[in-house]
Amino acid sequence: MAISSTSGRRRVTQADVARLAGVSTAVVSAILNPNSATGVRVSQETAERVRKAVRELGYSPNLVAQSLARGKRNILGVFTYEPVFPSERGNFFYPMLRGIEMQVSGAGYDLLLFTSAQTDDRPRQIFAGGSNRLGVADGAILLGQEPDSSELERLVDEGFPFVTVGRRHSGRVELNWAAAGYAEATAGIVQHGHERGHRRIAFLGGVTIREQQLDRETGFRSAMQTLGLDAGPDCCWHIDPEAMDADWLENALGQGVTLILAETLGHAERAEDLLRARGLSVPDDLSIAVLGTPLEDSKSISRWTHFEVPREEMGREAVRLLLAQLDGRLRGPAQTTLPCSFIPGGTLRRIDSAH
Amino acid sequence: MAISSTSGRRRVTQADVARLAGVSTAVVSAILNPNSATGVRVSQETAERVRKAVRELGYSPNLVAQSLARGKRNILGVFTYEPVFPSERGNFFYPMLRGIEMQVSGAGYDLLLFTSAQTDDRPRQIFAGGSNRLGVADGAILLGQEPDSSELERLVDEGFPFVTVGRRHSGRVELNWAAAGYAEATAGIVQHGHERGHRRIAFLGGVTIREQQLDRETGFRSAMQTLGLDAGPDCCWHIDPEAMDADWLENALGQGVTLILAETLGHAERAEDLLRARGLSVPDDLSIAVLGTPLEDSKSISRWTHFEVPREEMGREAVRLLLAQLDGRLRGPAQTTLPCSFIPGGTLRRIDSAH
DNA sequence: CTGAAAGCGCTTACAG
DNA sequence: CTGAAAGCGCTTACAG
Repeated sequence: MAISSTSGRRRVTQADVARLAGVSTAVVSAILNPNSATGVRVSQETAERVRKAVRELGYSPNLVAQSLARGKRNILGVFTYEPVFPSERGNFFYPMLRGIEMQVSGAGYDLLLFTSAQTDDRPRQIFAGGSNRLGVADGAILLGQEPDSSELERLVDEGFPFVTVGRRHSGRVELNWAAAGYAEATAGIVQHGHERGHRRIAFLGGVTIREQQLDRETGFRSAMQTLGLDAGPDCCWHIDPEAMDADWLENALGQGVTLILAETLGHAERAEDLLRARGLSVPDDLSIAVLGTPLEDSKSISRWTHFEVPREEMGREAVRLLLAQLDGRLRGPAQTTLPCSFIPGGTLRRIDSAH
Repeated sequence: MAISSTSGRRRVTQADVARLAGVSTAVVSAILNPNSATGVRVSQETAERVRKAVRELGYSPNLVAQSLARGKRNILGVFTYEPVFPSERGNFFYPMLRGIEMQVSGAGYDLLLFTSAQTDDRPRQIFAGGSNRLGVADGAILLGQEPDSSELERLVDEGFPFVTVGRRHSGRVELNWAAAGYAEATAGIVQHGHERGHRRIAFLGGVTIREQQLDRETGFRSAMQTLGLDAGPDCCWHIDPEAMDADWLENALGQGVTLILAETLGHAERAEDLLRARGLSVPDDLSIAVLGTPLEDSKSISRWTHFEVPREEMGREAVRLLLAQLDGRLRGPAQTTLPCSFIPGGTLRRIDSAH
């Protein structure tokens, strides 16, 4: 026996309304869903009698039953591997969530946040306990970095419609995403530096390399090549900020590098600290640009030459793509790259291109 | 005919698994829900055969169908009358949402944000279009101010379980809430002022009076009475900051008021501006305390004597109350008042109590 | 230990 | 214009 969620009194059902109005449930259904393309046509009188019964009984349809019957839920899932609302301050997902809400509201969908997938402090799993919890939703938006792409592949195998915010790659299946144009934006900064006289430009990134990081480096290399600049094997460092030391700086300066493109603000700040320790400064002795915007600390980035990631717009676009897929308007892989906006800042200066 | 959400291939159902494994759906169900108190017991072999079929077909249960059959959805609704994620900066609901997520995660519930209720720019409605959209959830948390209490009353009439964050009152029905102890906190500040020599203490609030505002004033009046202070008809202003002018200040100072309890930071700052215009200052010429924390601007409040509203804890407690109701652990009205914490600040100074 | 069947509350062809 | 019935995909007493 099913337990009514309304502990106590049994909920009023369509059948109750039908009985009171002296009609069949089909008629009640047709009156309550006037735009459904059912053949049913009802007289004014009957309609009014039904509506009266609805009012008297305080009936409101069971949406779960509607979902099951219609095969449509009007729910969009939002899945994050970490908590959606992390700390008091650092508000990782906020811009994306804001974009998602803006775009989804008015489209007649509710947003389901998968908080139940949380097991202790470990990252959440989509397929925890064997069943795909996302299945309550018609489709889902995925935020944040996943541990590996196997869950995404399994989702695709199941035919479950979803879009990630940020580019994701799988060797086996096609994924849908709304991503930032890291490659283009990075290439743009290379170009910008070149116009200001820089010839020895280096890329400084972390050890962990995902799609995002790869895009930056790809953009860097292709721009260097286009400009006919030397992008030899030594022009790209893969090192985390903590590991950067005086030797690293020595090496960089020794190579004659004049402009560093730092993957994160952490890299840039660390480089500046090391320069200061040698009595040097940014941008007088070395220009530095940051390839993005930190998620948390939006204050300290402002003085740096960098580009802004359109996080809100990525959220909106992800919803657009997902809805288009659910509508059937879009069949194949849906992939959008959104432009980042360049922020001049003051850490990249013009130099004499004594080449 | 129902349209499969997976446009294209039909989704694998329990029946497919049963067929492949050569058992009935009841057996599949029992194996997949081992802790359900069904009489069904299955042999190791059969169980393995079923699990193999599940794997082969890539089956995952349809949660909507489970919900309908069980009468339980494992979804908690979160309803706000305004957008959940308002502006880039001002993050109204963030602390509460954070509390809600913290408490709900691990309890095995997902969080449903009712974004579909949005109609243009008007405030959202629970009963938009006749049906109670909240019904997809087992119960709901309501955030923010509602236009009127009629929707809440109708929800209660329907027997739908919900808890508001913030005290709500209806003359007709009992409501459940997790609220801040505005009355107690306000009384505490009166007491604090009294200990520092203040005798003429005034209350300065807005024109709109809801439960929250009422609680502050109640706390003020009762504390004044307890201390034997004069809380006559003139001790409470109901005026919005914009309407406060030089005449208002004249009147206040003329009454010999030494301490003002301002409902909002807006009131306090306006009062200070008016004082400055007369060459006076806070707290030298007048002490002012603020009865709460602004939702947005958490920076500028810090210098003021005020109390902090435990928004995160209110979110957590609302979830606790709701879950307790859903469990049946709690039957009657669930109402919790949470203490606010006093922040001394520097705008309330000790004076000679030349009474 | 297993199966057939009813039921959760709707929607929707299909007959009258 | 209206009604009886099947079906959405599960769960769960109830018989064997």
